[in-house]
Amino acid sequence: MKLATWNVNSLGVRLPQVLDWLAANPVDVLALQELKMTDDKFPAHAFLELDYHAQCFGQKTYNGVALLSRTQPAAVVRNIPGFADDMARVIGATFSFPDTAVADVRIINAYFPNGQEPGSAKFAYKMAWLAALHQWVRGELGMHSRLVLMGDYNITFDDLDVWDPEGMRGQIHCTEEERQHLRALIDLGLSDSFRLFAQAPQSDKSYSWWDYRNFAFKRNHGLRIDHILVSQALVPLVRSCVIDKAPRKNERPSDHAPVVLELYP
DNA sequence: ATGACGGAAGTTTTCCGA
Repeated sequence: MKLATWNVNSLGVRLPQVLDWLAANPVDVLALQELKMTDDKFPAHAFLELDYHAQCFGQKTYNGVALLSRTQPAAVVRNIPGFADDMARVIGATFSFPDTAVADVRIINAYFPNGQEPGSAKFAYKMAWLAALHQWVRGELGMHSRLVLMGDYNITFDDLDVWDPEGMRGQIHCTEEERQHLRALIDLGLSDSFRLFAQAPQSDKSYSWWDYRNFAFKRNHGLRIDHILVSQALVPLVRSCVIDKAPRKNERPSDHAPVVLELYP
């Protein structure tokens, strides 16, 4: 059983790549971020042709998230309940996987705010959003022992997730305040599935995002900011978590790569 | 100090992302 997350940086532009990737990687659930389109433009028919149901939460120009899945989900929620937000950043739902022993998994797909710069109004919004997410996920975990929180977090855990830790120290995605919020999510009883596996010492550092500029992908100048966190009940089921760099090598790629979680059935 | 690159809106330039 496989779940994946991918910030596509405009589904309008990236739809052919998403369809190609899904055909080659028929995951059970795919969480998309940065659709940059309203719901009336969402290409549900194209996904239906590949036998995927779609739940979307779109917005003009910015943000927008969706959940594609083999099975029809229940209890779909859009954005963080009780947190007033103009932006479409969160979609969650409950899934069962009839071909496996895994049932009633609560899956939350989130596009965390960027935050722009410490001290800015956008950074303050990011902090408030993170606090609201934490409170909500705490409650969700109380109701759903099997929970996955995945998406574009726009936060690195530590130096291992950063190509230039010294140069980026204290910068956006790398501040102590952001990382405290990320660790607070971990402290609710979630694990970073990618870090359940030791990275080979001789291998390059692993990232999920590379700037379009300065040949950053070719030079592996990136950040690991797309994460799949799983609740403790799911940890024993985690078989692998890998970042698929192949789509980043396409013509006109997204700046993010998909992250894929495999669970034992 | 700024821009690089890419997307969107919408019109020749701006905002935003990370």
